[in-house]
Amino acid sequence: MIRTRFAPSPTGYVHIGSLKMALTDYLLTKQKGGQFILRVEDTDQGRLVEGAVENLLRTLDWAGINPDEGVKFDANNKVVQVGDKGPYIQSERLDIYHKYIDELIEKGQAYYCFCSKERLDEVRKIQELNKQATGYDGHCRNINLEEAKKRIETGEKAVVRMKMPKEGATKFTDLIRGEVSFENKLIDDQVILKSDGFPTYHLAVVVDDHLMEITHVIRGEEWLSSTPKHIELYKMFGWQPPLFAHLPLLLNPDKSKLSKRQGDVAVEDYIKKGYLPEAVLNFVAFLGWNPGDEREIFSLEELVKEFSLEKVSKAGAVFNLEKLDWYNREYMKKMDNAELANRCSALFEEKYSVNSSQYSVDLAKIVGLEKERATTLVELVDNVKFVFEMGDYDKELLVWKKSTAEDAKNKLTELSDLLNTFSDQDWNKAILEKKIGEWIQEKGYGMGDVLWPMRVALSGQKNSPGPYEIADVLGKEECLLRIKLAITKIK
RNA sequence: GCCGCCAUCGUCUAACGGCUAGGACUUCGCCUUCUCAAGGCGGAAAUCGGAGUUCGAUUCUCCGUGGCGGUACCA
Repeated sequence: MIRTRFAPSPTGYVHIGSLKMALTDYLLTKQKGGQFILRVEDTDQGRLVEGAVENLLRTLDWAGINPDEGVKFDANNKVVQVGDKGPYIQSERLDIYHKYIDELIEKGQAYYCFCSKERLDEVRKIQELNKQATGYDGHCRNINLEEAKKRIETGEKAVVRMKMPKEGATKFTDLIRGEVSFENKLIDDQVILKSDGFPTYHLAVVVDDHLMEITHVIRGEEWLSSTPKHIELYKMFGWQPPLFAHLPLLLNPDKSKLSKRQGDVAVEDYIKKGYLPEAVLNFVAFLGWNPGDEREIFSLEELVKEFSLEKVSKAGAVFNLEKLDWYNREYMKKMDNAELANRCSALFEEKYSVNSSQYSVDLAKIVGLEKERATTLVELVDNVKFVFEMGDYDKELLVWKKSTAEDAKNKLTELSDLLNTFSDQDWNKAILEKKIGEWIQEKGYGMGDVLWPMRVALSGQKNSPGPYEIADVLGKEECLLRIKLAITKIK
């Protein structure tokens, strides 16, 4: 039974890289029938953001990767904690951390440090000057415990540091990178308890992962070099460390770690822009992984079935928006019109005040008009604007190639007469196409001479879906109205 | 600076020592066509460098080089 956890800090938004980690956790656990746990890591009190947890859960829900245990929504979308290994919010676990920190202090594996920020800066500066590895110099490492306790009783501020061994090396096997080794003497005596009484990430993550019986720690490569500290803590406590997998980082186009400065990194940004969760997940999963053959389109279920850490590449991957766009277009094209309309319903309501429940059948048709032309849902809804409100278009547009305005007017008038003879039952794309096509042939007109002005009359746009599709969506009455309008425009 | 990780088309990647180095995105050309898309066909585009090991290296080893990450009382 495997247990994984997604353990973000509630900073207000979900980084797209975090989503990739959460997805990987999810895929692995679902594949092996384990539990996926959500833990909130809020040990940095200075970075708390109101409503961040709700937002986090909403985003995961959008993606369809909901936790089995830990912090989650209940049936009414209220944030609750589920599971017998809680609490799952670190700020509610302070007494637990203190207990374990005290244990290390008593065993002599951690110590109080009274060094000021100024002294630490000074030490670092000198080390840099001498081209040495930077790190804590162990100034307080050998202060006798009795004395340290006395100093604290008198009100002196202190932090607690772990006592890294000075000899040997810490080795561990990363599921993606294989064996990794660090020399102990170069590893810092990491602060594990801050002066505000909160533990640092390093201590909290080890204690929690152990107590919550996490089997696989999946996180970004930025954690690779602090892993030996964690391994050492496991050793100090006498615990079995979990398996580690450090995933390659998502990169900016300039290959630096994906950052806010160079574009959108929040999943919420992509939701807002109208990307489908299917596309985002598929895209993100394929950054640094592929099934080994040439398939590219994978549903979440298929990913669960086929994903494997062994096939994850070691190098970072540039977050390439163009490929994301392609995925989104693919999923939009493939998607059933009714479903697609459903995904757009909020946008329709917002943009055109169209009530989705009332118009759902029509919305499906409308969405079908532009789904092969749009990259995102937002773009799709924008593109069908002409269905709801005709723009004020240039009459020049009604003229096809070298035909004249007079030509266009005559063709539209004749077409209008023809369309008048259509019964409402006959008013659909296939019959319109057949009958109008035959009529054009009989008359010996050029296709474009009729279809171009017809299309522009119906859409008001230079570029648009085909005239038959638009006519089908608009209905007979509206079409005749628009054509009449176009004719009056010409003269 | 120090430590670690990494290295195939512009980008995402395939090729578990052996083929004209394959696919996708992007881009370009052609076909289709009332426009724009979509679709179909085709083109351009890569093994960081140098030594080894080997009959043979994209693949294994070493050294360079480059990129990235870490180096906080942030995660």
